[in-house]
Amino acid sequence: MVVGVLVELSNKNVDKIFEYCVPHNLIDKIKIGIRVIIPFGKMTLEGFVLEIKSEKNIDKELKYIIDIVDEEVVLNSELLELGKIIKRKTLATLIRCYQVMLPKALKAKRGSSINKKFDTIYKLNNINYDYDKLNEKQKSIIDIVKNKTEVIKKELENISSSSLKTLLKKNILLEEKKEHYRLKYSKFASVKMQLTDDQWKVVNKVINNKNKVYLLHGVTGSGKTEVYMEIIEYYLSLGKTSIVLVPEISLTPQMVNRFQQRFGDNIAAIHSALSDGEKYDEWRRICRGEANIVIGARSAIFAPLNNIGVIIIDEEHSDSYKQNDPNPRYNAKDIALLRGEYHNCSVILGSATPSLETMARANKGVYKLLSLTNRVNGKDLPEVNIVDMNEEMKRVKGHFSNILIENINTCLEKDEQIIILLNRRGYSSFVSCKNCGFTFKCPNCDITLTFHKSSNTMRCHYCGYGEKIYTECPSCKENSLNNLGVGTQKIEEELQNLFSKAKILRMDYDTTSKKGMHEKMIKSFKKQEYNILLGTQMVAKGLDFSNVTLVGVINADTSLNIPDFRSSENTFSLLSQVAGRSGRGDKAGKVIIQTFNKDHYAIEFTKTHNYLGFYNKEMIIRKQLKYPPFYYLCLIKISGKNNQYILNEASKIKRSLERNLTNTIILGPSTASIFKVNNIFRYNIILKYKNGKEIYLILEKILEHYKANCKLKVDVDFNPSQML
DNA sequence: AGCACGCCGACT
DNA sequence: GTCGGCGTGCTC
Repeated sequence: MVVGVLVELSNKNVDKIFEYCVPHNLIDKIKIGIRVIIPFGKMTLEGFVLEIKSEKNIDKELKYIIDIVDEEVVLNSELLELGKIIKRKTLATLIRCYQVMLPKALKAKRGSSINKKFDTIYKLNNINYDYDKLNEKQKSIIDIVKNKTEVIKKELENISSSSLKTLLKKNILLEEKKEHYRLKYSKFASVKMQLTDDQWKVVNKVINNKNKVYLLHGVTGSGKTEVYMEIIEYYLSLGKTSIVLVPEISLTPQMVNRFQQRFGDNIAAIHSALSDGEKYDEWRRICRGEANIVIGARSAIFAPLNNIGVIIIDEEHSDSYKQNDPNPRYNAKDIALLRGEYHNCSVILGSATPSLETMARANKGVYKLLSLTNRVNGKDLPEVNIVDMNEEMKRVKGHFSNILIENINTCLEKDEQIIILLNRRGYSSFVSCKNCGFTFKCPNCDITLTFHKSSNTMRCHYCGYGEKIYTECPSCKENSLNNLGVGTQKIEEELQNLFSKAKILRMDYDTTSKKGMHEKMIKSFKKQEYNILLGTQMVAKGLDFSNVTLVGVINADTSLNIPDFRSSENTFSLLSQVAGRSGRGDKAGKVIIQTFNKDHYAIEFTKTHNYLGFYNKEMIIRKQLKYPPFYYLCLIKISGKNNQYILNEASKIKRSLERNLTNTIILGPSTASIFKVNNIFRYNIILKYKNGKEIYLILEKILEHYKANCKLKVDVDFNPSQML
């Protein structure tokens, strides 16, 4: 027997199948999709069995497999096939495409130390014995085991370990090892909320019309989660499984609890707060069919479920579904569509502010559009007030406008809670006018220019355009240009000074990095142990506090000025989401947004909760500037230690692209936002295109050409979520 | 990833 | 003459 094995090394040179003989004692155990241990050169590695055949392909003597790693298949045929598609779409090595599907503990890798955990349990043996001849302690042990069929060692040892030994000796009790999972779910609970007519309509449309892709556009507070759960329950009743993807940031224990309260231990939750061992256990519960509903962040899209009935992607606009850094740079939404096709099941993309790409497809009829336009509490969306900080800065010193201060005071008096968002998305610095809010944009790309201290210039990270920095604002002629950036700590101080009696909870990367802190904070804010929740993006999404009646946004502009063509979309979406945290209970909510760009459409449309207005306006701009959803983008990242060499090679790559591509706009090479990291210089080339066929061909050639070159790295990111 | 091979400069 | 730099290529 000969098997084709993919080795664990992620290197283009070994991104192919190697053949091995199987020793006789392992022949029965070999299956496609298990891991094996193989000799490779002088190394001993793990690899995946991808092929089984009787004849070898090459003349050379083959080496023998050393051992198998898995008794059970870790990658089933669906996932093996899916990995090949991901490789084609991302140009990553095949091994990386498989590794990304598995929990860390299972990645083909030497010395993985995570194991199954066992309890020793005791069972009654089926032999005859005289109960009355036993002593009291022995009797009580038997009584316990009788009633429970199996009992954990510790429990019986607490009664009497010597009696336990005697019972074992007499063969009355049997000892057995039983695997136990690290996480515990309560066995069953079914907490159901009454759905509104609107919600029922959506549920019925989905379950009566299988195997479609839906966009569920529902305003904040419209009860999308309840709709998901109802649909999941329907498929559960048909014996089908479900995947729910949620952005990591909103995958709070509260969210998981909601699902658990409804579906008990039918769910498996996969998120970053789990240890590697816990993730491994959840993964195996899924494999064994012990969990039918998987709820998790991006990578949960690879859950090894069979017979999927529905795949739900909540907050579908979130860029967290795109994996940016380690290859493969995949998008969980694309994977959802592929798996949906394979399982012939429905895919639901849900959001209050759908991405332009998704809405455009819904408008074209590629996806079916479903809408929820009302909040479940029957209340209106909160009133949004825009504060012009250009005016306000003349009156106040700090970061808080008088209007916001007044409203916070009113709220505090009524004992209602407040969320303050400090918008700090990405923190690359840009130059803006303190007086009029003017910012510099690239004349070619409409992208905010990024400030480079070292050269005292402002540069565009798309095309490389640059200009010397000004001191005088070209718009208002004041000498008031400065570069922006405020921290949460500073705002917290200011807030505390303004409202000395208020209890403020600061939630940002620093205060939540410790395990469990995020959950703890949310819980204590919910219990109203604090008056004000102050934080970055993480306070904006998915949180449901019924006593919050005021949301304040300190600096709406920060995200507007990120050098990314999606900055308007991201800003509109962020502001709409955070506005949606206000007035979710029975009291009306209010939102106050401070900005230097009160006339910017991303801010104006937030005022009226007008998603479609924003969408239409933004689509016109995207069309003019040839951005998605009208064009696809591909980001080619070229990096290395020798700046001159890298720039030369980047230019060569560009010329080769120009020679080989038609109907493609090629930008760059331009310096990446973070141009130099650890003495590695980075350049970007951006492609805009409508048909990717020829792009894949030439990029494969380019990657092949540089695969053995250790002086320079070429990375490709199709449909990048961020252009930095 | 590791390791061998091979082709040039600076030493005992 | 030889030791060792690391660029290139191979691993079933």
